Amino acid sequence: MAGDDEKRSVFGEQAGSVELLWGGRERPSRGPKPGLSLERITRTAMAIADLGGLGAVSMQRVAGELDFTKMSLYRYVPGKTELVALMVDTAMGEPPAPADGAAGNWRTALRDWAEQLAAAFRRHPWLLEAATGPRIMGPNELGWTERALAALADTGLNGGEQLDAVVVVTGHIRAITQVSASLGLGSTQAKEPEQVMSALLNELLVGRSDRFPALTAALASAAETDSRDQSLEFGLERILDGLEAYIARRAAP
Amino acid sequence: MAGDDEKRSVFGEQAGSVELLWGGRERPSRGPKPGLSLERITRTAMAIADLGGLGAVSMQRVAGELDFTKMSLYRYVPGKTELVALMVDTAMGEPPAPADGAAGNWRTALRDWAEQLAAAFRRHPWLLEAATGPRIMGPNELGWTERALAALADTGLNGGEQLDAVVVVTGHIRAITQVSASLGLGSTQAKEPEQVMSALLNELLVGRSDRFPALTAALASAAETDSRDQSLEFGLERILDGLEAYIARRAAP
DNA sequence: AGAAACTGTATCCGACGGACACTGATTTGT
DNA sequence: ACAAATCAGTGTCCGTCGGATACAGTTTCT
Repeated sequence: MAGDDEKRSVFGEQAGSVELLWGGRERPSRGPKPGLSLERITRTAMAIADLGGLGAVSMQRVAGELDFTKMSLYRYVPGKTELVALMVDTAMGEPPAPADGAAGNWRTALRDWAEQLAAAFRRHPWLLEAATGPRIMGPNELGWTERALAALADTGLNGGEQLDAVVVVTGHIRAITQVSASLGLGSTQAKEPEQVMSALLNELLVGRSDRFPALTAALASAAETDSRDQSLEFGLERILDGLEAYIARRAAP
Repeated sequence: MAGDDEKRSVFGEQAGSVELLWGGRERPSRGPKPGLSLERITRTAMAIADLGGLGAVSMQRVAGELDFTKMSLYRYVPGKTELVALMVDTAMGEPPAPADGAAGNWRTALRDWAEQLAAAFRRHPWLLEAATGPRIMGPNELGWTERALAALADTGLNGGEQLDAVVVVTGHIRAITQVSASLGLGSTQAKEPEQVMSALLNELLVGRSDRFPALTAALASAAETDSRDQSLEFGLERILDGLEAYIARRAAP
């Protein structure tokens, strides 16, 4: 079939991911029935990643959890990268339904979307690591950006600006959740990540406050103020403010 | 010395990084003279990463490039993670001097800072991968955030807000450069990364435009408009707009 | 009754980060 | 002057990783 050749030429090495994520490979009629399934493998790998991070996911480990040999997995998945791609798209899940009250209001729709995205990242912290860089997106992931773009469709932004706006928002969500996330893998999980972070920073700054005066002052001021946890909200609102101003400036004559 | 114990207790496993990045380990008096230096090792590793990405950096490779054995590197560096930390701080380099015309103008100072940061990421694309997540920051990296905070010191933002603002900006720079960067490692480097990206996306969307109408429309609109490359600027200006509005709102009675 | 197609396994490979024991060079204290 | 202490670099070994390949057993089609 010509389509396969075309796919292979356009997608290059990532044709496997495309087929796995998008193409519904039909069960062959001959041969023994498979004892595993893509779904089971993916779920198992996700469970491992949820507990021990992406680094804990190895073919051996996944197969062992399923009481199979490592190599049996390669009957279902071309390689580990493709498995991770599957994990990512599954972990993202169906894009969230647009909130009821958000109809016609791009700002609350986008804010809602961003918070749902942050929630997904918090559910599966390894997503930050796994869904990084440009890769082949699965249906779910593409559905997420579809939702965000749909919220911006009637704002007067052109296509490129809409895409840029989504990039800004996701970039912020990623940056924020990254700080809070991977610290959870540290030894004791007892303290809040923010506290650990500032504790380490403060320790570094001891005796060096003259070299980093602004940092020292900012940390001291932040320590006085009430508990910081509004980083996500603060940045998000600033971005939305900036978008709103731009949109308004455009709409006006 | 009590300080060492304290360091070890606070920094945990990352004490090695701290000592390497911050503490100036004095040369021991006894024993043969070292044939290598931290600096030479780091530079070599960086050169390898610049050419082949972070994945190409292995102890074997670095040592081979220096005509030494793999294990000899462990006389200078506790482990690979610490070496990468050194690479990161060296690659970041001295924080850029504040631009001349930017004195007293936080907006242009911060914009300038952000573009310098993007330039650093473009110089060493592996920084995106290596300087990810919360880790021990070196003097240079800390100097960068010091500069950014210094630009925001007189804005009326409190310490937490200043930190949040820096996080938003860096998050955006990272998000933008990430898209443009790791595609360069792809096969032919001939096309622009943006073009490759949209080509793949368009291929995926063929026959599925009904499922992703907003995306299809946005991509079509973006293709009409002039070449996209303003993603960095667009998002950055939106963020700065949002910050400016917030600052103004605060300053007003 | 084959032959073809398929699943799962066993074995092997190269590369990785790192532990450990060792040789040889250099400095210090006696 | 000499021995003990200290340190640089090497060689060897281990466990783990992703993956290629060859093969045995199973199911279906002709």
